[in-house]
Amino acid sequence: MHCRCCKDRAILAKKPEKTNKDYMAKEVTPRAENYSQWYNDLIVKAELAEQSAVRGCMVIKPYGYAIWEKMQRILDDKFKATGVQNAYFPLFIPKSFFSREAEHVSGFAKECAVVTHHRLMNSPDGKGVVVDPEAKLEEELIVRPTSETIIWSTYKNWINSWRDLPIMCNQWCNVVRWEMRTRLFLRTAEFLWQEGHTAHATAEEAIQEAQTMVQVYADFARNTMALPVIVGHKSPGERFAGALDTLTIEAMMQDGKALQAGTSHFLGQNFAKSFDVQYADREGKLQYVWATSWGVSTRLMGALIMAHGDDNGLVLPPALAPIQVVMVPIFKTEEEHQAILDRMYAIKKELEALGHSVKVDDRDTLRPGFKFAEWELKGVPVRLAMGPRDMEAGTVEVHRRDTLEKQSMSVDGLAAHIHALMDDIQANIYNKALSFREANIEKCDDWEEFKAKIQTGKFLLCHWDGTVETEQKIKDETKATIRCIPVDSVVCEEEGRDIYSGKPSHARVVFAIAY
RNA sequence: CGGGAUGUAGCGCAGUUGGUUAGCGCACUACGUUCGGGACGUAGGGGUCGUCCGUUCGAGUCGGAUCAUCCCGACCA
Repeated sequence: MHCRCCKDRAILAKKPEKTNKDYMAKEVTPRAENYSQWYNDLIVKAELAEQSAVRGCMVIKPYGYAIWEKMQRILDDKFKATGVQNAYFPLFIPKSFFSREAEHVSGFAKECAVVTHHRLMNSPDGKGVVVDPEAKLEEELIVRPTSETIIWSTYKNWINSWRDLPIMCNQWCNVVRWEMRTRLFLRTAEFLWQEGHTAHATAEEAIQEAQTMVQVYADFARNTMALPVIVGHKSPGERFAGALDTLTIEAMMQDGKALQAGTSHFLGQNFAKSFDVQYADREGKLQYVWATSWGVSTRLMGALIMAHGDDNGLVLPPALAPIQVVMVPIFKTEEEHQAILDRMYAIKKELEALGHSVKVDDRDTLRPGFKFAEWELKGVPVRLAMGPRDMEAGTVEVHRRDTLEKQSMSVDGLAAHIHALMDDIQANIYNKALSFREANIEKCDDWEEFKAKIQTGKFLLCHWDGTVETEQKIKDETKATIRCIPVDSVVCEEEGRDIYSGKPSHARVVFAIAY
C-alpha cells in the first residue's frame, strides 16, 4: 500500500505547504483511514523500533529502549514495594515440562521455537555451515513462551514448610512465541516482558496477590502512562491457559479497538499439583501451594503510541519521556549561537535541579524548523526555543507537545513554570484519552445495533448470559470478544437479557474488537 | 497451511509492444548562500535489476522453477 501521488509511504503529517503563520494547534487525531500505516510509520520515524532481518522480530532502537527502560524502572520499584524480588530462570525448558499441565499445554505447546541440536559443522560441500546431525539432543528444548513450567519445577525445591511461603519472584526477560502474524510492539515473535510468579499457602492470599498486582498495573497505566484502563476479569474463554481467574487491564486505542495491556492470573493449585509442590502446614499436614502469575510486556509501548500519538508523531507523557524538555536555539552567527547556548545551559541546570531531563539541541547543521518537527515526532513534552529577539527581551518560546500551543514568556520564573507544566501535560494527556474512551463506550441492548456499532470502533457494554457458547458465537459473527467483566471504571450491575441469546444476565460486560 | 500481491541504489518508486551507457525523489558527500516551523543552488558518489534455468542476434522487460517479503484468514500478550 503506497500513495502513488506523492511517491511516499509516509502517512504522518508532511511538511506543510505554507509554513510559519499557518502553523497552529489543530485537530490532533491519527488518520483513521489508515491507522495501521500511521502506527508503523510513526514507530520507524520516531526511531523507536524497526523490523529486523529475522522474520517477526523487532529491533528496539535506543530512543524506544530508553522509554522501555523508564517503564521497567518505575514498575520494578512498584513490585519491590509489594515485597517481590527479582530473579532469573533459564531460557530453555525441557519439552517434558510442557506435558505436565494439560490445560497449559493446549494453550502454549503450539507456536514455540524448539532447539533440536547443539552443534554446527562446516558444510561438506565447503559452503557455509550446516547443523551437525550427530549433535541431536536427547530431549528437545523449548525456548520459553512463558516460564510457569520451569519456575514451578524450581519452586518445588524451594518449598518445604509454611515458613518458606510466600515466594514472590519476578523476572525481566525475553520470551518467544512463533506467531504467524506480527506487528511492531503489539505482537512480535520475540518480546521483552516481566513475569511475576508467586506461591502462597492459601487461596485467599493468592487471590489477594493477583488483585494487588493488577492494581499495580492499573496504577502504572493511569498515572505513569496516562492511559485510562478498565480493570476486570477475563471471561472463561479468554482466560490464560491453566488459570482459574485472569484479571486484566484493558485500554482503548484511538481507532476504538481494545488492547489488553497487562494480566494477572490466579492459577489455583494447577501448577502446584502438576509439579508436585507441597508444603507442611502448621499441623504438619502436606498441602499444595496456591499460585499467581502476572506480566506486562513491550506491548505497553504499542499502547503508549496508539493511545496518545497524533499526526505529528508520538506524544509522550512527561513521566515516561526520556527527554522532557528540549531546547532549540535560533541563530545566524556563531557568536549568537554561543550566547544563546550559554543561556540555555543555565536554564538546563535549573530544570535539572528540579528533576527534569533536558536536552539542548546544539547541532549547528540543522535548521530550527527541522528540529521542531523532529522533536515533535519524538514526542518530547516541552520545547523551548530561543533566538536573538528572545535574547534581547529576556524571553523564551514555550511549546507544549500535547496541545501544540506555544507562548512567549519571561526567563524569570521559567523553571518553576515548566515544573508545573509537566504535571499539567501529564494530566491533560490522561484526560484527553479518558474523554475519548467515554465518547466511544456505550450500553447496547440490541443485537443488530451491536453488529453495526462494534465495527466502528466502540466499546459496548452488554448483557451476557455467562456461557462460553454465546461468547464464541458472538466472536464468530462479529470478531468482537469480551474484553473483561469490569470491576471498576464502567461497572454496571443490573438485571437484563443477553444481547445474543436473550437469557437472563445480572451485569454488563465490555465487548470490543481487540488487537 | 489456504487466498492475493511484490522483489530494480540505504529508503520509496518509474522503466512503454524485448533494443544502445538502467532512471526519478528522498537520503548521502563537497562547496556556497541560508537559518523565528521540515531551506536552496551547483557539483558528485552509490546498481551483478531476489536467485537459477530457458526463449532470443539481444532480457530489468517474455516463460519456468526457486527463494524471500508483505497483505487477507487460522494462532495470539
